[in-house]
Amino acid sequence: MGQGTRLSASDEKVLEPLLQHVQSAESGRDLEVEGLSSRSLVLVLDGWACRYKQLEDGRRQIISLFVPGDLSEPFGTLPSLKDSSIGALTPVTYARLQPEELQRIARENAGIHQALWWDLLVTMSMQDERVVSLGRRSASERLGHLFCELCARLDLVGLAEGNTFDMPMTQADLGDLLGLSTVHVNRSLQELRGSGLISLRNRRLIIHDVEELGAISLFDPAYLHVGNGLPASQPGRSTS
Amino acid sequence: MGQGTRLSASDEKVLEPLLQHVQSAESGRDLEVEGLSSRSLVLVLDGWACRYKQLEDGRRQIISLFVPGDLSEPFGTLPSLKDSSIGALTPVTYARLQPEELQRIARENAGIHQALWWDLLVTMSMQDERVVSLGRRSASERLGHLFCELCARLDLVGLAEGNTFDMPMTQADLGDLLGLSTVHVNRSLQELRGSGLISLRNRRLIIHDVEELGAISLFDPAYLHVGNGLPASQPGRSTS
DNA sequence: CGTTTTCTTGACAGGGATCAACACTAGTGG
DNA sequence: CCACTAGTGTTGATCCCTGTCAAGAAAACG
Repeated sequence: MGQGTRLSASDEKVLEPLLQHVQSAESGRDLEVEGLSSRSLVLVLDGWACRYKQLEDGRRQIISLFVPGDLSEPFGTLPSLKDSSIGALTPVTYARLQPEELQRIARENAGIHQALWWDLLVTMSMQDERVVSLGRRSASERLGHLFCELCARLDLVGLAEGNTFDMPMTQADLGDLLGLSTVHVNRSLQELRGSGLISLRNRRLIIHDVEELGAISLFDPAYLHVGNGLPASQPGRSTS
Repeated sequence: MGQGTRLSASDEKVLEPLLQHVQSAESGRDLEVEGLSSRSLVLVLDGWACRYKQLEDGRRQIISLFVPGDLSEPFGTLPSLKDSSIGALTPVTYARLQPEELQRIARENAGIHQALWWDLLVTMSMQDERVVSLGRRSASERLGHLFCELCARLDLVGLAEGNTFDMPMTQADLGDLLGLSTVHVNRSLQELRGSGLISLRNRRLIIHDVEELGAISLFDPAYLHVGNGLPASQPGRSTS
C-alpha cells in the first residue's frame, strides 16, 4: 500500500473486504492512543494523519506522516509500535483493519504480499531520510526536502497535479514533524517563498522549481524507490 | 540477533553455518558502500559499526549503530536499504551473510523466524526514538538518552558490567550520530560529567546514576521491548 | 458577525556551530 | 627508548541559526 499503484486491479479487489470498517475522525483527534495494548491497523483513505510521540513535558515529535493510501504500521503487523499515538492532522476517513485479516490475505495473495514488503522498505527508507534531515539539514532544507518528498508521494496516488498539491498541515504541525518551532517554520517558509521556489496559500502548495528546490535541500529521490520494481526476494513467504 | 539472548542454544546451533565467511575491517573502513547493487548482510561479531549517509557537501549522519550481535538490515533482507553505507567505528569482526541463506533458515526454524521479527520491531522502535531525540531533545539529553539505550542494549549481550561499558565511539562519531558538532559534543559531555551523572575516560563509560540520567534525558526503556516476549503474531510465516 | 485557530512580525535570548589553537594519546619508525 | 606524526580531546572567542515571549493580523468557523 503506501503506493497502491503497484497493485493490479485484481489485487485491489482482494482488499475490498478490508474496507468494511470505515470510520472517520475530526482533525486533531487520535485514531489510536499510545500504550493501548490491543491495536488495529489504520489504512488512511482520505485526509492526512501521523504517528507521533509526546514527551512528558509536552514536547511533541511527529514520527511519520500518512497520506491517503498509507498504512499506519509497516507490513501491517508490528503490533508493538504502540508506544506512539496516531493522530489526525485533518479530518480523516480510514479503515480499521485486523492484523490477522491482513496477514491472511497476504498469505494467499502474492501481489499483496509483495506490496506489503515494498511498503515496509519504503517506510524505513523514508524514516532514514528523516533522520538525516533532523540531524544534518537546516530549517529551510528540511522544509524543501519534505515538500519534494510529498510531491513524489502524492503524485503516486494521484493527489498531485504537476508540482501542485494540497498541503493541509499547520505550521505548528510542520514544526513538530521537522523538529522546529512554529515561528521558525513560518520564517523559513517565507524564505522559500522569497526565493521564488514555492508558493503556499490556502493550504495549497506550488513548487515552482522542483529541480532547484531539490538541489538546495539535498533531495535525492532514490530512497523512495519509485520506478524500480520490487527487490528480488522477500522473506517469510514460505508457500510458493 | 539484535538481542540474541532470546535464542535458545539449539537455535544458535542452526546459525553456525552462517558464520563461515567471517571477515574483519579496520576502524574507519566501509563494510558496504552506498549504491552497490548486490549487497550481503552484515552480522557484527566484535567491534562497533554503523549505517550512515553522507550528503554531497560532506555532512554525515549516522542512521543506526551496530554493536556485537547486531544485524545490519532488519530481517536480514531489505536489500534496498542500500542508499546508505556501513562503516566500522572500531576494528570490526563480522560475518557476511547471503540473504537467501538467512531466509531459508528462518523458513525452517520458527525460533529464528521470530527472533528476526523481533529484531525488526526493536530496530524500528529505536529508529523512532532517534527521530524524537534529533527533533526534540537538547544536546545533553541526546547524549544521556543514547547512553541509557546503549547500557540496556549492551547488557543484553553481556557487554555491560552493571552500568559500566566500553564506549569506543569518537566524539566526532557521537556528533554524526546525534546531529551535533564535535565541539558541542565535548562540552555537553563535560556538562554530564560535571553533574556527576557519568564518567567517560579511556573510552570507558560509567553511568553513576542511571535513574537520574534517564530522567533528565526523558528515557523510557519501553521502546526497547526487553522483558516482554514477542508480540502475539508475526506475518509471513505461512507454514505452521 | 464574534470567536477561535492559524499566521505574521518584532525583540530578545540562547543553544549550538564555526574557527583556531593547543594538549594528549597512541602508534611509527629510527 | 626516543622523537615524530596523526588522530582525538579540550578550550576560548565569536557568530548565527533557531527558540521563546508577546502581540497583532488574517483566516476559518459556527
